[in-house]
Amino acid sequence: MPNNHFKRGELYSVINGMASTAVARRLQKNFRNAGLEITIEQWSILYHLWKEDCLSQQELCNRTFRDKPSITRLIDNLEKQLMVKRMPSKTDRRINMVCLTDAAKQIQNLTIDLANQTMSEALEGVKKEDIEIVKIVFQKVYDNLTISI
Amino acid sequence: MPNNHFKRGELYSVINGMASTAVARRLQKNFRNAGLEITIEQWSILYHLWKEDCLSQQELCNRTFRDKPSITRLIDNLEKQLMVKRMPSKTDRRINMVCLTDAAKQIQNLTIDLANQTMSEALEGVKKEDIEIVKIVFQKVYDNLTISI
DNA sequence: GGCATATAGTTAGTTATGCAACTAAATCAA
DNA sequence: TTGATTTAGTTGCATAACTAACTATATGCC
Repeated sequence: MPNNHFKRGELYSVINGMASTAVARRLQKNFRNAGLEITIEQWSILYHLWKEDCLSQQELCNRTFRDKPSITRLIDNLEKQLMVKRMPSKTDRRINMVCLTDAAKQIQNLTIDLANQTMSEALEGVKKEDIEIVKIVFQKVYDNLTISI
Repeated sequence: MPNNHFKRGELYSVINGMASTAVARRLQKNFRNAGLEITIEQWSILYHLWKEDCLSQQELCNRTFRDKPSITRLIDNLEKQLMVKRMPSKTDRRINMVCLTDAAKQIQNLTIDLANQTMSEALEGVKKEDIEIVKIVFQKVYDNLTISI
């Protein structure tokens, strides 16, 4: 049985490429079974904030490949659930910095473990080299489509 | 420059695995630019009906990996746009057969050309063998996650 | 035949996405 | 300094997704 455990940095790009497919739904289900009232979309925002806290909404757009209205509303919902807080930037009053709350920090390890488990389950029997190829292909596709706007 | 033209049967599974990513958005944009008022989700239903006309909603669920309410509403919208028609099955009154209208048949070639073009653009510089690997990995992931319910 | 169960599809409620149009603040140029 | 343009974020509208609860028909067992 191959070892498909991912380092954290590697994990997100794989899930992201399969967004809204079986993997995402399974991860969502595993969150719910663990008593977590959080969607994978919300989780993907938290994931980037755990890597680097207090990002602007625009920066979250860039890192998650979403448009601005999507981020606005995801942050609205995360704020309602007290997972993040909007802090006005001191140097540029147009900018909201999105920062984690303690509640969000507390679920970090649990959710990342669940994500790792889900990925292992999903990728059972898939060779590590093949996963590398999938990631490279996705990156190439994104590059092809975003350069030529 | 590698030849990334796909046979029709191969094409869908690639797009499907990248659903709701850059490829899907680009294809959507190309539909709009060509004057087609159709979403990629609706197109994915038509795609299966072009392969085999008059499928039950349940069969469309299976083939598109969607749940039943999603299909109900996609068919609702496609029926409003006069692209498909629900025909009650003669042998089982629970079943709706979903059949193409002439309007849908008329856009088949145009939309499939646009999809082929979009895929070529997206996959420029990606090796054919690597695309095969992506497809195999996706299939394995789906199998891993759907067998163990 | 009659009741339990399974299957096909719909409806309601919540979240998410895309687009277009908007406000407010910052920047740049005359 | 003022006026045009750019940038950050929000709002409104339509489509789509998932879950849970529902209706209607079919099937299977006694």
